[in-house]
Amino acid sequence: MAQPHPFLESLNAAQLKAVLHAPDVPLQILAGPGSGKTKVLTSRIAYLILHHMLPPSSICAVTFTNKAANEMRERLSKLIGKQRMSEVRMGTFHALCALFLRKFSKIVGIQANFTVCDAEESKKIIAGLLKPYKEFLSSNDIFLKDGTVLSYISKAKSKGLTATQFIAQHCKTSSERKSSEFDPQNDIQRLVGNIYQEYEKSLRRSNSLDFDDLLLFGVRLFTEHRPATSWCKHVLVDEFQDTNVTQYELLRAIGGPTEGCVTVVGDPDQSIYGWRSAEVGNLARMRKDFFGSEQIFLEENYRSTASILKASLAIVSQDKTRIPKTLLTSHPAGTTPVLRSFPSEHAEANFIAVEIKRVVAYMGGLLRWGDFAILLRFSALSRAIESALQKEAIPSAVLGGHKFFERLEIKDLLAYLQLVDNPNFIPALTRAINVPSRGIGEKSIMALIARADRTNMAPLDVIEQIYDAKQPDIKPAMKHKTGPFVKAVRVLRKLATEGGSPADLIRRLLELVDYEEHLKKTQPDWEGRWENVQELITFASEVEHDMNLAGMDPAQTEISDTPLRLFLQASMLSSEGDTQSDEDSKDKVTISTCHAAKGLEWPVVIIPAVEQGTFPFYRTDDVQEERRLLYVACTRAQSLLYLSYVGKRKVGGETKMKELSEFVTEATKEHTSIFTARTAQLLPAERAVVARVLGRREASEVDVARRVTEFRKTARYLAFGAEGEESGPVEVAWHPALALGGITRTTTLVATAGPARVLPPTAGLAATSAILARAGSRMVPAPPRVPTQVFAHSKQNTDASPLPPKPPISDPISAKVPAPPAGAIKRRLGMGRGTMGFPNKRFKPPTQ
DNA sequence: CTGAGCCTGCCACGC
DNA sequence: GCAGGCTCAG
Repeated sequence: MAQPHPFLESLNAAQLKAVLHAPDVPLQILAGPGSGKTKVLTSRIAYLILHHMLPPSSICAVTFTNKAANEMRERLSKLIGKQRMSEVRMGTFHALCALFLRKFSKIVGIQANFTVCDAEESKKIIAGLLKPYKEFLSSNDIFLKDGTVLSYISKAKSKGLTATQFIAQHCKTSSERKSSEFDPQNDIQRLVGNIYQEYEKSLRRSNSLDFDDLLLFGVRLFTEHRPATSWCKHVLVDEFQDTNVTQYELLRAIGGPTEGCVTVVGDPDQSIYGWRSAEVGNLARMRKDFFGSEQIFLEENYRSTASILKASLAIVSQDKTRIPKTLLTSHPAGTTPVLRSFPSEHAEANFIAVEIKRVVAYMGGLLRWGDFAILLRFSALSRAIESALQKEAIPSAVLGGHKFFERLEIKDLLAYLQLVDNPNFIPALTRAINVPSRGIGEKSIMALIARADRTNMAPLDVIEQIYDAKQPDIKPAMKHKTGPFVKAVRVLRKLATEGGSPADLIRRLLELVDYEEHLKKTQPDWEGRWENVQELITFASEVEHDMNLAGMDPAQTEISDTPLRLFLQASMLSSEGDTQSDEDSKDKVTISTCHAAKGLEWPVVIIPAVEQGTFPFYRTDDVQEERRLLYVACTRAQSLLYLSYVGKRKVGGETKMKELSEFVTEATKEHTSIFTARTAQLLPAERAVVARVLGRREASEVDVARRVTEFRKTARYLAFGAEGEESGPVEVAWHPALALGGITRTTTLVATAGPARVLPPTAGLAATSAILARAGSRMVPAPPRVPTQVFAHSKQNTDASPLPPKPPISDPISAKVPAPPAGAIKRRLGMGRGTMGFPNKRFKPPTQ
């Protein structure tokens, strides 16, 4: 058959079925990791437009993150062109709601210039509301943190509960209460309920919506107001397993009127957001609510090698409550995933850094820094790793760490602009009024807000009137103090109403308040912060650019959508990842949380801290979700996968003993050979598989040889093995015999040959060198470069007491087993031939 | 009201 | 191992 749509030709049977599936039969695509779900989604959208002739603007595609939306835009524009792509309504649930709430604000009783309140501001509002109760709480020995209260409220909102409903559902009525005695459980719930109520009032007072409100008001708008949804002829939702109740209601509200033209994509195995009220049950619920729903399974994985897939499945399938699902691949087995243990997080980090260097060298140009990702359970784990990478001069970028838009300097500037757009937004007022410091403290601000409440004015208007001497009973000092602030706001507002670009507004603001000077005065690290300010200007000009691209039709451009407002909204609804330009992150090792890695892939993935207490996280309430999280992390890897854990880790200033995660021990009990302690030798055959899986050209032997030689020269390496036997850095215990090679206890010791060999502490110098000689090895001092702190023992070098021998670390499973007896060690040391396969070639130390 | 300096408590995920 | 909160002096 002549194919009018060539893009269909690259799809497999299941993918094609999903793309061609009748538009008006509700569809669930259950797509395992790497099964090409984005390809299917974009192809289906393209098919709806090109074959079924739906106007692009009648299609609504919802993603979970801006990053996912951007990727979809990119791919879609290749299929249908930039113009049509830009007309498709695509974005996160939050952005979609915000767009229509601006347009139809009156319908739900808000003003079009509402400000999105972020979590930090919400927290501050809660803190203020909680203050009056503090004494009461502490007198009853209760510690209620603002963050806790906020998360209660957010959970209630995610389920669509109003404050009144929350109280009705969680609290006893007065008649149900047997006595007036303090009833902790009940009374705390009631307190939270009350604060919820006050919090809502406070948000409305500030003409503001928090993230949950965007969804809730969206549901109200879309269910109550037909014109808000009549444009929509087909809804597609990505990552459906991570939607919460309110988001499900949104799907019903927008998708309901389309009479079944609904497509969702999800994978229960990748549901990792239960903690923020995601409901996997939405998949089952949809099948009931959308009559005649059909399911299509995508089970062919195109991303990973067979051995990575096998290990990942072995982990996730230990969840006995899971619905069994398969995942197939046509890729070769490839290199067996590596599982390693280390004495400390420093040793672990050091291994990671050196191993990355080694892999890059041995791949001879096939892989670069940008092909590596280190995926962490939480971002605080990155500390040791970042410094180890830095020490090895490996460029890295943290993804989803401290959010760009949560930085102090960014929030300061945004506060001014928010205020210009929305004079009622109190969080911005309290922040901006004292930047730079103007001597207007908490007391004055409270009085000001009270005055605004009394006179039913916007707080900013009150301040302006104070400056204009239109408010009664004001001390002259106050008028004086508000001067520069009011002047700045007025200049900006004038500029904004004249249609000044957000970037210009920021530049002007910097001048008006002399912000650079303020940073220098108040921040010791002002230089970096000033760079962030510049980056904000860049972001602002990119938003303008995007808007121009969007080429909105006249009917949808409203007076309310000022450039400033669109910029502010983009700032509030975007995450750091969106601001990182491609070139910026291209050749850097990515450090990311496992959560933020969802939907992404890298040739090499390294997962440190696979330990009890971290995986699963010690205070989780869903162990299975933690397991799935590890599964998600593992399945990000295309060619090489590393897991590691340590014996002890410093967490929050406290050193804790650690052991391997139950997820791995359980999986390896059943599947004994899914992991190996030996890092790959990266021989030509392995390189070929890597190249094939990635669809890249293999590096030439010459390039490999050149880079390996270079690597040996520059790496701070202690080679214990025979030449050509390097199979990854392993940490080696310091031993008196090492003095032979001029090695002090502060030297980083990294052996390159196979599993670690432990020198018997009783062996004398002569015996040790004999052993090494027999193995064809020699000891060499690591080149004295940076005074190193990396080695775990380095801290003890001032300690006069002899070092305890370290346990062998080659066996990933039985790290707790005590060091083997001398005989066993001898056998390990007497490697030379046989099991270890070391040829008895003479080792040449790296020349310098 | 500000700013220095101490101290506590934090350790997740993101729109 | 650091950030933000708190206290206290100016």
